[in-house]
Amino acid sequence: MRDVAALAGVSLKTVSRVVNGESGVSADVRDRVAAAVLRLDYRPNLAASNLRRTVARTGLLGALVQDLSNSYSAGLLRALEDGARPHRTAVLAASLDEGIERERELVHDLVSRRVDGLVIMPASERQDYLVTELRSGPPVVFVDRPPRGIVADSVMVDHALGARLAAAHLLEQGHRRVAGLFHLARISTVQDRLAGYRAAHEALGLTPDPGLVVTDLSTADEAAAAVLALLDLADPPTAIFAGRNILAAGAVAALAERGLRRTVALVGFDDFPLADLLDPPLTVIRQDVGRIGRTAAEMVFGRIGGDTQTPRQVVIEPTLVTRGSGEIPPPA
Amino acid sequence: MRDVAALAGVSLKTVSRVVNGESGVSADVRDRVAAAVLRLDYRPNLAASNLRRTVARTGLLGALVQDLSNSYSAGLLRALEDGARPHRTAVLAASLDEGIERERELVHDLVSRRVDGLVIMPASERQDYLVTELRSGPPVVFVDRPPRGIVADSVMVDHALGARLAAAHLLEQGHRRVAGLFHLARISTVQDRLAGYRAAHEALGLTPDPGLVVTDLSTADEAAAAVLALLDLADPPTAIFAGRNILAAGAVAALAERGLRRTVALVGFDDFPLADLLDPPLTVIRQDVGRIGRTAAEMVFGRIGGDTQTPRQVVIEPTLVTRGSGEIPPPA
DNA sequence: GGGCCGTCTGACAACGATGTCACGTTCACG
DNA sequence: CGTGAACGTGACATCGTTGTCAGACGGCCC
Repeated sequence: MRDVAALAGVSLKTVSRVVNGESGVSADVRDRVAAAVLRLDYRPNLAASNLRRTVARTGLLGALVQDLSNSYSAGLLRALEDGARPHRTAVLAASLDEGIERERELVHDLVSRRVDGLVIMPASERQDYLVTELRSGPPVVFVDRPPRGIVADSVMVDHALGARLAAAHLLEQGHRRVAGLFHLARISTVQDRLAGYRAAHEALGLTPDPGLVVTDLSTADEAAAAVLALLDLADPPTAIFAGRNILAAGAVAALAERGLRRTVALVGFDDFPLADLLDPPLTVIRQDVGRIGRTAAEMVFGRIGGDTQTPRQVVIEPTLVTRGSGEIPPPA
Repeated sequence: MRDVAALAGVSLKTVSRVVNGESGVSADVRDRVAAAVLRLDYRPNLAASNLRRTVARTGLLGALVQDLSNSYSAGLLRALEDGARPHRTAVLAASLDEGIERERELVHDLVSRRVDGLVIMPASERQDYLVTELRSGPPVVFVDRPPRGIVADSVMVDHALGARLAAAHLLEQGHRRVAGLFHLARISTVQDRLAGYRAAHEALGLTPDPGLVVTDLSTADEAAAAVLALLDLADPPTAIFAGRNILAAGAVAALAERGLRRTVALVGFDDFPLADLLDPPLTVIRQDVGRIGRTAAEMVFGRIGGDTQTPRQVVIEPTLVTRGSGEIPPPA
């Protein structure tokens, strides 16, 4: 900047004025400065600029998601990016991999970097630690999972409703042995999905067989192994509810191995690319990830803009997308 | 920081020393400062710190990919994140959507933010503009597509080889009418894939029918429409090579619509989740995206660390993954 | 007891930019 | 022709931190 000022024969402040398009600079001077900027490839240092500015915005949005390579997280991130762009804000993204300590470290790091806002899909069960972290820190919006131990904005689908829709759909067709595959039981949304699965049974005066419920499944392989074990039962399930996208993938693989893809009904939670091209096409509970991301972005930028309403919990209704795999009837 | 210093009864510099774990601070003072830091929830301002430091690192890696929600980009991003973490570096990610102007803007923005390094999957055909941008800017590594008009490191698969493997695989089984679906013809890697597709034909003394080659397909829907049109030809293709992951998805959908999934052979470029669960499972050319990302991260951090070797072009060999869809024989 | 050294600490400038304010011109007006 | 407002510009302090250097202090040696 000093060099630009020297080359243009003006003061630092005037260079600043031109670079920031402030008024009150004569056309002549503006041109001279612009020429010098081009000639020297001058790029303002955003960090220094933000340091000095009164309304200090780093133009950074922190996004902590479960796993960047997972289609759900990736879709969410993309929606956040689109929501951030109009605000001239870039997205700092990181994966938590369900790591609680990692969540803490990453939040700390992002706060130190003075992000303007934070969108987080928490791995931890409680986020009390955020209270101090955020006392004078950036606004936070929770997605996919609700905040615990702290009051904050959140956007998520009704997990219990989604699971209930899925299980009810299978039960309505006459299935009475509906297996349930779930992710880590310690996660609140997993508990919600489990509750929804049970509620669907109870609404019909039924009780799910505990032997058909498997929790703490993290990978497709684990889900496949669980399904194979279930199929080996004396009284195997005639339908399966997979409480997470990759668990549905594992279930499909297991059913394929036994040649039962057209025999055992399957409904998954979370849509994913190509689900409609499977054979039979996969019936799923869809969460509108784009809408979730856009809503989260709106909320966080609202807070950044000074919105001080009491925190809102936005709940988005999931929908059942019937494609075939969930409409296989039980054996006569 | 001033408050911490006051509370601990020491100078600013001493707080700095304690926070940065510098030696030469008595245990007593260190404890007092640490207590004050905790009490006041003090967080060092990374931007200010980097501004002053001699070896200024922002701890930011810029990653410009085609589309964050695409499984290929997402997988790459994840690998970059993993490669960046040991260097205490966070990833600033953005989507280009094949937008040339957008690429320019985003690069400019990232340079202004003083990222330590840049990994870019370029949308533009030539990157001359980067020469000035990077004269005293961060090191850049290109992924997936080669740099043009600028000398820089790059990591990518051999696109021509991949396409050749795919087309040769189909031709070897006796197919003589192998359609080719391709993305934007202006993109160099698309040209490479086209060349590979042609080379496979020429190796057998054949010439691909221009009527079976469709370029400038961007979406699954466009690919599906193209395939339907091809199937309506008087002499339709007996096999299809889809030069990009979502084009394969479109092709599958079109074949499904005509009930030809087990009749027309199909090989895709780029693997994706669930490709093995399709019926028939999809035969693809796989690029090891994790390896590409890790290699790119290694290269960019090498440069950041002061490596000044002449730029390297790392080429990773794609592999043919046979699963079924590509092994359908031509009609007798 | 004087000199020297090592240890610990603080004062000050600097990183690259912007907010504040005051100064010098120009020009319309009475 | 004097006055004052409007305009254009620059000097200086400042943002939150770290590099440099100097000084205070205690202990050791001769």
